Amino acid sequence: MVAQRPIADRERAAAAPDAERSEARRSAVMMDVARLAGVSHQTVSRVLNDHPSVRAQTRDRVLDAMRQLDYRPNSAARTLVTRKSQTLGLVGYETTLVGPASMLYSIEGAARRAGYFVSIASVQSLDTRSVLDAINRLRDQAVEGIIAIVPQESAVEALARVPHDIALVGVGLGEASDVPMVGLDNTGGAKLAVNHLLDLGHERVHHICGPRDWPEANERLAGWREVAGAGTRRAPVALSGDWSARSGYEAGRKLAADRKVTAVFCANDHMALGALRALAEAGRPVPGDVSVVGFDDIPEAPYLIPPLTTVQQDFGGLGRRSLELLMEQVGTGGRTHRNVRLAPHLVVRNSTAPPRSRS
Amino acid sequence: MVAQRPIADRERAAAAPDAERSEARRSAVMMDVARLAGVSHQTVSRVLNDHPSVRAQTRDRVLDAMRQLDYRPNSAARTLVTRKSQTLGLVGYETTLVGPASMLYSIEGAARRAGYFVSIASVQSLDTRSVLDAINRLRDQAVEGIIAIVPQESAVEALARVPHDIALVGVGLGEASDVPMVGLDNTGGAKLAVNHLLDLGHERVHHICGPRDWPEANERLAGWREVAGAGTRRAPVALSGDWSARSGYEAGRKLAADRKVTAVFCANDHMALGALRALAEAGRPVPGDVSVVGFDDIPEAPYLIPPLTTVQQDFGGLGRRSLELLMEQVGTGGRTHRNVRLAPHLVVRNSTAPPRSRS
DNA sequence: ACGCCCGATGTGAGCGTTAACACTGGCCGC
DNA sequence: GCGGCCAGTGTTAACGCTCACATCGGGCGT
Repeated sequence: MVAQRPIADRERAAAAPDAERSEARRSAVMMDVARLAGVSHQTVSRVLNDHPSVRAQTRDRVLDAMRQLDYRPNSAARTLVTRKSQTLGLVGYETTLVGPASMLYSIEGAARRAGYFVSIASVQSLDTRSVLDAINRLRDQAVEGIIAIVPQESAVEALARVPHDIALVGVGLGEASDVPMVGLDNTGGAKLAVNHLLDLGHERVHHICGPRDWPEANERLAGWREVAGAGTRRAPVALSGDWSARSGYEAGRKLAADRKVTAVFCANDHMALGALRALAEAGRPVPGDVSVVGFDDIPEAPYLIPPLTTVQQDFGGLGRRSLELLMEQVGTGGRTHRNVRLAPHLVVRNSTAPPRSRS
Repeated sequence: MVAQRPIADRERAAAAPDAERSEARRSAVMMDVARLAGVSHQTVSRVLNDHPSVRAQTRDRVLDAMRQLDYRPNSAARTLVTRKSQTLGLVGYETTLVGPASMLYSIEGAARRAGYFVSIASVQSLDTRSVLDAINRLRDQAVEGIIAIVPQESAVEALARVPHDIALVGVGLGEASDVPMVGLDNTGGAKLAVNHLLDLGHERVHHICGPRDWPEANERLAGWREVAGAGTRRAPVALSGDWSARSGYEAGRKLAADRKVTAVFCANDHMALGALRALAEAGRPVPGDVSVVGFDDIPEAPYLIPPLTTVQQDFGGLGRRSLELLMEQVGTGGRTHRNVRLAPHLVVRNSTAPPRSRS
């Protein structure tokens, strides 16, 4: 095996019969194309960049030469001189939550359409240090802008510390910072959910909330509290979860044990899923006995038992909007101090119904 | 020594001793660091690349200057001259399936540890053309290698057409190609699931399979058929799904209508989730009346109703292994003709039990 | 017909880095 | 004591591209 290596190597480097080089064939560069087309390298460059003043005939000759040589512009050389890498950075949290994943794809798609590449830097935890490290990695690659999907308070701090001369957009991070942000109207979404339950006739709406250091969880909590505790009503104490089905299950068990509970708003679908199971185990039929509303509208939501009423987030739209916001900054060179909030949308399925006791 | 800095300075910008020039301040380059440290730019380069022959004292001076100027090496310039971009490409399918998402993160993490960046190119559909386009986009960025997570037959064809001088690894694409592959032992995993059901005493094990143009679906189908139809047994006809909960639900309804059905193996957890709901609706308790096994072990699996017995895939491991395989190629410059199969693992929960009729 | 301007093209100079080689001294061996 | 070597450093030339400017015909106004 070890003795084989040199041979294989020699094969690669073996003298090419047809021409000069003893090295492996270098891929064609602009000069090669120019030579073949009988023009100067600069004309090739012009063709490449759609410069207007190139005769159609010349352009065709050049294009043809490019095709013949399978020419690929060297992006490093171009970046070196133009100081534009045509690359955007994406900081993502290592999670299998559907939101981040689908935003990633929609961002990449939108970036591609805008002529940009996207490079990723993931972080395992959302502490300030890790996020800053990830951003630095991206900066080392000379990205022209960064979208950060790091929806935790500590990460927001990190973003605030990023030098202002670099384009940056945060997604789902609340508003407590001067970094441009894109996010869902979580408070409004929560109200949608709670009002739906209230409209059905429920007296008290319980809540299983997400981690308190996630701005989105807090916003949903606030929205719930505002409506569930309005007028003469008093909002019950919120149960805390961590977005996981497990935590929803545990909170659900507590809720199931209380016969007075008739309505639950969960801060995300995964927790709702767990709650649904806890309720089923406790012999409390949904929606007959207890109504449940989730948040996110994961693809499985329509197929849970029962199909889940939930607040839909348009992750694709979130991704696209964040890219737009970033491109504005890249275009103007300055930070856009603007926050974008997308409107949520309630999807009513079968996990909600009027309370049994009344009407 | 030249008379102070005037000459060099005048070249860079008009007088202005120290204040802001009309232009934005250019970020420091190697030459600036060299000047400040009183050495040549080459010495700075040596420090940067840990070249041994630099006096410790000199190195410290240089390092200090770098820090003072917040110097960041220009990666484009480095790439231009070394012909190494330190970047890997990832072709991913726009899906929210957990598998791809978690592999993405594990690949990025492993790449980072190996000193590489990762750039992504997503495809909306897995036809040959789209995949080839995505690969070309990556090639335009001069990536040093590509990992493709495009688990569909047509995509496999596309990979086979990629020039052999570019490092490439496919994930979850079966074996029908000469491209190095990493994947789970799907056939073995299916056998694990079916044997588990058989061992419990079930006579016939039904199957809801994934799309037939996905190699992984076929492998699972083959594994099921081999065991479920062994000996005197005859395997039932497989119902076809498309990985979605919806398709699982529909197949589940058909199965639920047949009282003789006692055991179902679903090609993934999402379809199992749908099947679970269909069974529940039809009043066929799981596992009392029907046993169900899934595949993947999604995070929600333990919280379904009932908790799902399933075949676990180690997505993180898959990602890491594919990176290793790619790095081997990048290291040696040749394709590694080697396929890696990871062993699956059965996780028994509460969706499986012996059939009611016997024992 | 003359100068002018403009469309079409070529020339030269960088962009910031690494590679290859040249140049210092000081220390070694004999 | 002198050639040689080696650690430590500087000098110069790429790398492949774009930008600014130079060049060169020819149509056009007067």
